[in-house]
Amino acid sequence: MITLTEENYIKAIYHLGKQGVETVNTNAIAEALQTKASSVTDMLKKLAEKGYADYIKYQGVNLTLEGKKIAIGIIRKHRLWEVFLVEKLNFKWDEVHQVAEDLEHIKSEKLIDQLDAYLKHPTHDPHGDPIPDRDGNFKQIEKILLSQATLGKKYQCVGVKDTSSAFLNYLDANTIALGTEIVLLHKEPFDQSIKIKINSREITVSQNVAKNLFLKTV
Amino acid sequence: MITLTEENYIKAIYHLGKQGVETVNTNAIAEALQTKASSVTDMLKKLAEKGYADYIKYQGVNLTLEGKKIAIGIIRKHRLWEVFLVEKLNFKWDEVHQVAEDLEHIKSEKLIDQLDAYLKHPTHDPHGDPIPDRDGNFKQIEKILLSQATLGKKYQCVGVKDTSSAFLNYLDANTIALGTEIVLLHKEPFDQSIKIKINSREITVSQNVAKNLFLKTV
DNA sequence: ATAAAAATTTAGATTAATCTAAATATAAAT
DNA sequence: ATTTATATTTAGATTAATCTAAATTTTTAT
Ligand SMILES: [Mn+2]
Ligand SMILES: [Mn+2]
Ligand SMILES: [Mn+2]
Ligand SMILES: [Mn+2]
Repeated sequence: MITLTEENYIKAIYHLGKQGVETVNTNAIAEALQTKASSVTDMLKKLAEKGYADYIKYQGVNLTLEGKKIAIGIIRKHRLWEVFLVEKLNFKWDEVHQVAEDLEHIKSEKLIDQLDAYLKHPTHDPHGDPIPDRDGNFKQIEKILLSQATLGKKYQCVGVKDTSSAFLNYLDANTIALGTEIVLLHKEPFDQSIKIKINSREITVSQNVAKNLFLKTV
Repeated sequence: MITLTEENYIKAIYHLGKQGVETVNTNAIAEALQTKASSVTDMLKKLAEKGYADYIKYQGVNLTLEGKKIAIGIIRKHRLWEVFLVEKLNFKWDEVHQVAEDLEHIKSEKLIDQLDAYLKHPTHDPHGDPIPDRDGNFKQIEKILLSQATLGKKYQCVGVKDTSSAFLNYLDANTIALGTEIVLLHKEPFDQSIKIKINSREITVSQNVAKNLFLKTV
């Protein structure tokens, strides 16, 4: 039996070690979960004992294969619920995270498989993140940050890095949504701000925005 | 802040004291929640301290107005989720209880209100139990048990008392569903078994069945 | 190479929920 | 009115998750 708290730690470790390859350190987990480093240490011992993680004192932690499978299962549930909330229950894309954080822990194979089918097997969540299938497989779309895009090229918006309400509301206000086409017009060397054309309208966005918007070439 | 465990106790107390009028005793709660009487005593003290229940040592417990409001809120969520599972996710009526038991604890006003709207404000769950509205109001339909029905009269099946898979599967096998019309043909004095006509078919059901099927006159 | 700083772990407590076994109170039976 | 049985509570432990403060290890800077 795995507890809700263990699940949250496993998911955090997975996210911090991109795709579960890098070693994750204690403070990063504490920061991510808004808890104290000493609590993290305790939990890492437990996760190691239960076979979900490889942990070496003072050296950091890695998920085992089993740990990764669990993480991906939780992420699958989280993102499917997010799709449900937006598509069926009229949530905005900045309102779903909190609720999905709880719904992701509901344990029922049938529930999640039926939900997946009901939503027509979506491949991405409302923020453009990929949804693993039943077997844990998912393909990360080839995407780059707006800040790394090349001048003159045409792109399509496919995801966000920052999922805070502040950022998502900014995008809403500027009619930037997933699927929106963007042409990179100018990069200002002084402050790295970027002028783009969206929906036949020209706007300038800050470096901060450019570093949190994912694009794909089109 | 109210914990998941406290919510389960409050709901159990509510259900045991029909509509929250009768005094509920420790052992009944322990039985309902599959726990030990000593654990219940501890929790009753806490619920009383938090203002959710009135509790007198050795005398039993009652929910306060606030406690009842909480109980009804949880029941509303439980039953709405049950409707969702059956109507949208193809669950059978004997499969929903376990999952709803967890979903009922998800805390989000918007979630439950939107779910309610999405389901078109259902008034009854898949077992015929009434769903409280936002304000906690619900009208108990006038219903009697098949065992108390009168000979020759025509009824409609409107609910079940026992919600076990065994019983629900029995009803499925005999094509008895909510809405099904039933005519009472004969009551056998020997074993209280009852002969009924359903869907132009005559069958005999045991007293046990008759005591768990709710009907309304039609 | 040493000292200072930062990261991490340990020690010792706390809170929530649970349990077993013993004590006490209430209810039922003689 | 006692005794017996049943119900309930208390006492004392346990497990999960967390915290603060102190100790230790690792990293960085001089
Ligand atoms: Mn979570
Ligand atoms: Mn998301
Ligand atoms: Mn529950
Ligand atoms: Mn029900």
